[in-house]
Amino acid sequence: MSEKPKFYITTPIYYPSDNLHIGHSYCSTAADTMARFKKQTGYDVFFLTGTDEHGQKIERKAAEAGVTPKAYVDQIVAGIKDLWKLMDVEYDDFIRTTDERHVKAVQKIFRQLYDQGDIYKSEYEGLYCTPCESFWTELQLKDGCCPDCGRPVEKTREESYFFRVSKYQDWLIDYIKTHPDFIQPPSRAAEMLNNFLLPGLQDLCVSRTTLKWGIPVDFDPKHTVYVWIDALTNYINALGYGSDDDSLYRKYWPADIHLVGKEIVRFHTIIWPIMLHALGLPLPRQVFGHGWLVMGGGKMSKSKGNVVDPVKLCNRYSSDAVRYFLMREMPFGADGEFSNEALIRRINSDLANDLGNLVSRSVAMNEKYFGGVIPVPAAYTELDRKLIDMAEGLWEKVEANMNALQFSGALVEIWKLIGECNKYIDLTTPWILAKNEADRPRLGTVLYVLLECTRIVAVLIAPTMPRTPERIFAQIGVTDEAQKTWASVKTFGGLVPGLMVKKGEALFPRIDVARELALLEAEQAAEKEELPAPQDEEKTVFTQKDLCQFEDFEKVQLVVAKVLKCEKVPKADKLLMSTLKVGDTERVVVSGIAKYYTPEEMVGKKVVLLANLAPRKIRGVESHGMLLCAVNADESKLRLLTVDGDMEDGCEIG
RNA sequence: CGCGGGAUGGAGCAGUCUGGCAGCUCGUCGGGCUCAUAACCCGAAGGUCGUAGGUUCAAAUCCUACUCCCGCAACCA
Repeated sequence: MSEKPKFYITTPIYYPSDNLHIGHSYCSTAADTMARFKKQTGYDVFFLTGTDEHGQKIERKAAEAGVTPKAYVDQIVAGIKDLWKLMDVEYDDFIRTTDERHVKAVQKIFRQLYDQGDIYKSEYEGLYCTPCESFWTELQLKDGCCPDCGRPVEKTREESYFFRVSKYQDWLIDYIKTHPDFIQPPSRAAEMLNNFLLPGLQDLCVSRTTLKWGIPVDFDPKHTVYVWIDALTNYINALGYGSDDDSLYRKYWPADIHLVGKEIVRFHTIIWPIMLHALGLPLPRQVFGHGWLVMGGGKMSKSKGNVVDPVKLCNRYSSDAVRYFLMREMPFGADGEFSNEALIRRINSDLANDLGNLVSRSVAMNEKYFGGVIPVPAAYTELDRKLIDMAEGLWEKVEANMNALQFSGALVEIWKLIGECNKYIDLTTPWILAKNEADRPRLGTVLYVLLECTRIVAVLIAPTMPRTPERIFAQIGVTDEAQKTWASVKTFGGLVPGLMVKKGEALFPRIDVARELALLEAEQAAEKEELPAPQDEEKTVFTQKDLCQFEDFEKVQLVVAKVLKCEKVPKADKLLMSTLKVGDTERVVVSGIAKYYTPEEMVGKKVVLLANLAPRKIRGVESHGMLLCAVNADESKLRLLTVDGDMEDGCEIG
């Protein structure tokens, strides 16, 4: 028995700070479809997914919910596993970065890199952004501020571990240039080279002392391993790399495909390869950056209220329908739009009208004219031959598309055959043949050709739609497992005459578009209304900062100021530039409040100004002070402070 | 001039690398059929291919400039 070739595919490990949305389903469905296809075509497949559970955001979410981080993620992860079950995402392993096996492996890798000098400890005179708990280098700063949140950074002396990525950058540039398939689609490779590699890499900070929810550096426990080494190494740790039993690692590594969203291509094509190279390990063959599902022109996000819940869709339309839509609607790699209309349209026209109806009418005719017994085909005509050739050649086209991860392309090819079958029925007019006893052999041939084409279609759609094939087989009388295999679609004629067809339920019932859309919209509107309500009830978490002495507070000078003029700062979305009157002086202050106030409504307001704040240039405009505002946690609400009653501008506050 | 993507019949897209009759799906209209899930099949209408120049026998495609849209980044002292 010859050894099967292996195939190792991964999804990213998702961040379980919230329930997953349809975008995650998209990526996992693609990975699962690919995994199933490879299994079908004779590969020994390992399919890994999981969750990236550490970090500050989860720590905070858990605190808000009043539970430990672990308890918080446990419950989200349970939901994720349910979702994959619902969507038939059949992974071989699910790794959590809180797994003992992962924690140990990360510590071991960290230590190895340290021992061989690729990680070094530095007395880091760092620029630290307190809210983000992040260090930045001089080069990373934007206008002297934190590139993540834009707030000011402080010079802090902090001990940190660094990964010497700079040492490997030339090697990586060369690798990417000599391995054109490594980064897919190719445009992303150019992006990585131009934006990050060619300008030069900075050594990467790989530990934090401020981060508590994470994996401790075992030889220096006040340090916690930061996301890079923690998250990326899951792909080898899940296989038991460095553990007592690394047989899976030896069997499956390197990965054949890391499927990732385009936003994390960078980590997977720069940091990860360098890490592997430093460890002396081979690189994954390919990192594929897929596009995003966008909704109504905008990226999906909670605050926009346009998050699509895959659970609801699957329960309503079946997971196969949702999977079909996701794989069919847009070319893999490009962004695509999600809408209820588009989903329903696909279900109706492709699944109900074309495929479902084809099965339905073929089986119905066989029952009607042959009592359900699959007829023996007579000689094929030229018309038959054309269709048969198409059916026999289909697997090659599907295979080519699938191997290029062109899921939509593969489905398009399959649906061409379905279309031809429907046309074939019209051309052969079985209902007329049925009226004439002499045409009986011809009628039998026509029906056999149809049923056999349907069988081939059922086999080929299996990776994308795992449940539908069995439902088709049950109707067209396929009982033998051998007729459900990949090998069986390469030759026409696998279907066994003499067996019985059996009409069943409609595979995909037609959906009343207008009614369904109205329902969905009503439901979504209801949800939107529900959303703000619990938010009001939600307790605002208040964490008191360290005590501040009165003398410190005395340094701060607050005054009443009147807004004389206000305009938008050019080329900045969030900034308003206000001219303030403070007693007999005037000054300009820039504030990030354009989302909440228009320039017109600002004019005339009496506001509270932090007057003696050191001036700072923002977006080219010098700002002298800061307007005080109240703001809620998710920044959905922001209001300026004003004085209760009429006070002259210039009045001191204290 | 921060990076990138895009502008093609009513809608969504392919075609652009490599110039050669402008194509697909949905929708609309007309016809056919009655096996089928009011499904299926055929036909038609509908496009100055974002704008303005240029190259060429020939431009959606190549070159130049511009306009608009969308992400990302930036901007919240």
